[in-house]
Amino acid sequence: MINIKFPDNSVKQFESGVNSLEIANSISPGLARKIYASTVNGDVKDLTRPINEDSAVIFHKWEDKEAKHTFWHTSAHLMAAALEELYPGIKFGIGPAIENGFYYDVDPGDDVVISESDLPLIEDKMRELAKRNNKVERIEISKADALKLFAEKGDEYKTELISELEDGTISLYKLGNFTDLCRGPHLPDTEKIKAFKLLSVAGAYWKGDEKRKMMTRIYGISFPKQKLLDEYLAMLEEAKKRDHRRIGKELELFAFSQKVGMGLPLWLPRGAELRQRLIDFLTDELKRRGYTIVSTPHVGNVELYKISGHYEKYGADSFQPMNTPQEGEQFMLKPMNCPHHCEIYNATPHSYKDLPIRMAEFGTVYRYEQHGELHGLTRVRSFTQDDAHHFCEADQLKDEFKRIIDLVQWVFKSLDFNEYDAQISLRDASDKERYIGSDENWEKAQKAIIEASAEKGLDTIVVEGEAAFYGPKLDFMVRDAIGREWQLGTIQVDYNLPERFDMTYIGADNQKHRPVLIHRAIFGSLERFVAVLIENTAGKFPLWLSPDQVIILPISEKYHDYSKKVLNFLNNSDIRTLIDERNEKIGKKVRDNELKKIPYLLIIGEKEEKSSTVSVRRQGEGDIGVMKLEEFVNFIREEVKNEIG
RNA sequence: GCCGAUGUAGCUCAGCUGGUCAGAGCAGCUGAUUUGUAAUCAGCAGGCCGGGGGUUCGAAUCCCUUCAUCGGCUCCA
Repeated sequence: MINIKFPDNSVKQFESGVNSLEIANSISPGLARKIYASTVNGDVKDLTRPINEDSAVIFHKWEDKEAKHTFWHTSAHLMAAALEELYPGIKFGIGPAIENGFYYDVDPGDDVVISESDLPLIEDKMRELAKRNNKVERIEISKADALKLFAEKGDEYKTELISELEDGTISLYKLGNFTDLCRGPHLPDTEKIKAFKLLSVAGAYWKGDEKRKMMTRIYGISFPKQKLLDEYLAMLEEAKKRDHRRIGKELELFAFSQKVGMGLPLWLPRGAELRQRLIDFLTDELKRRGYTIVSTPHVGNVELYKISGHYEKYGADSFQPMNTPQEGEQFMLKPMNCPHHCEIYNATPHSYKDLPIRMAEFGTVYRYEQHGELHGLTRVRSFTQDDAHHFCEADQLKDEFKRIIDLVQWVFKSLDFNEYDAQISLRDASDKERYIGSDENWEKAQKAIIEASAEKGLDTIVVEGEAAFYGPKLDFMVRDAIGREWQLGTIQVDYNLPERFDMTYIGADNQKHRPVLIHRAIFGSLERFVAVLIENTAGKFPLWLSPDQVIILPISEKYHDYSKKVLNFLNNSDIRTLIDERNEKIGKKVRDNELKKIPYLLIIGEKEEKSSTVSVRRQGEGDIGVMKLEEFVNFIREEVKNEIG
């Protein structure tokens, strides 16, 4: 007999060799029906894996990511089984579960193309196989046998994978006639996979290596109930409506032109206004926080980027150098502002008393991104960074980091922007050669970042080996409407450029010292930030530009026209002038008292409320109430009167 | 750059296997209507069917090529 301990710390006894499914069944058949995997002593296992020793067992229902993971992994195998029947001779790469669903990388042979129009057929075959209620069997074999098995099948991908595994760790899973190399865990059978949809086909390099063969990746998702699938698909549809590319077009915020060139955004009047507001909003705050504003040209001599090292590393991927009438002289569109800012630093001598120097610029940069990479406003070839560089002493690093984190938090909070992840990227300690800068400095900087984040109450993920070669960093990431992750703000320590540009300051000891450089952006780029801002707020608020604040129009298609009418109404009312007057009058006071200059957010009636009213909320204070447009105008009038007396 | 798909009026799209196939709705314009929950009625205007080349008596429809876009991969200072 063995003891099985449950999450509530109760213990029950079972025969050795019992499996999780049997244990669950002994508690209640209802429970057994609802679980998809179990964690046994910390490892996620198949429900049918025998347990032979005293163990702690946790059952995973659909809500748990372990359950979904297992479910989708088995779904991937089901799809592979269907593919093997439909495409004889097809070879398989890897087929994991992902955050939402699963995929399988396959090689159907050189002359065979699987395209999206083939997906329904594959789904039919999957349905057919699922109905047969195939059991999923786990088989453990030796490395030699496994190699032999897949070599006979002629599957070079699997044999390559196996040859990298250690002997004794090899398990196969058999589903019907389909046997796959797999660590598991899996569902006991395919009966529970009731609803699935294959979503898309894409190319993917074998092992993610550009130089290796491109396989066909098929994405899908599955659920234990049709209703869940329907809801998921409906959610995807809704998400598509929030896509900033769609909203940007509909609301005439920005456009692209083939004639101007791909990836070069054109800001339409309304979008440009939004963009300018963001610049003004941030600039005001930067001045308050001890930044100086600088400005640098859009081109630079190629030599500049050779000194900075950017030319060597990124020159081939940039807009290529342009020649001038002067023989032998070449310029480049600036791919980053840093070298320019370094030269601003070097333009004047510095004492330790001047540090830290915080130099900010809304600098437009140009990068020749790969054709296939361009994506709306989130990945473009010309964009404006809200860039800044802090030059400081090593001991000031932590304090500067805290200041920057504080600024990021302030900006995001002010814009009602709550969902982001913060990631700290450290160097790979086992491969120190890859990085520039002394051991001591790296340790100091990494410690400073981690401590600063903790002290600012920032939840961070720490990832080793992701640091840039020139220093560790802290990035702020967000997801777009379709779930893709984008980097916005970034704070990076740099030991490289101060060396390359031979930057110095005179210390208290009257000796020359090397300053530390911190690169930093809050929005990342205005383009990307606007994109993410649109997608984050769309659906919640209508998008529009209020006199003094970003306002979001409702995304539900039905209301677009209505929103435009509201917009016109307000534009034609005297609100704009009123608020301008207000800001004019209290402008100086505001600055001194640090009063926030963020008046009103308008939310135009959402789906259910079929009304021509608007609900009004004041930023940071919540709802003020629902009112008609005329009332809203009067309300603002009163507010402004009270405020400016 | 790589794999797959798409490209028809400002927008969303219909035009199947080549021969009234240049269409619809919304937006726009003109006029009427003034009716409280975006969408009253009538009329008008809008497109070299992404660009180039080819097959054919004939192509939006088939083929090639190029550009752009979409979904991924790779990349991402």
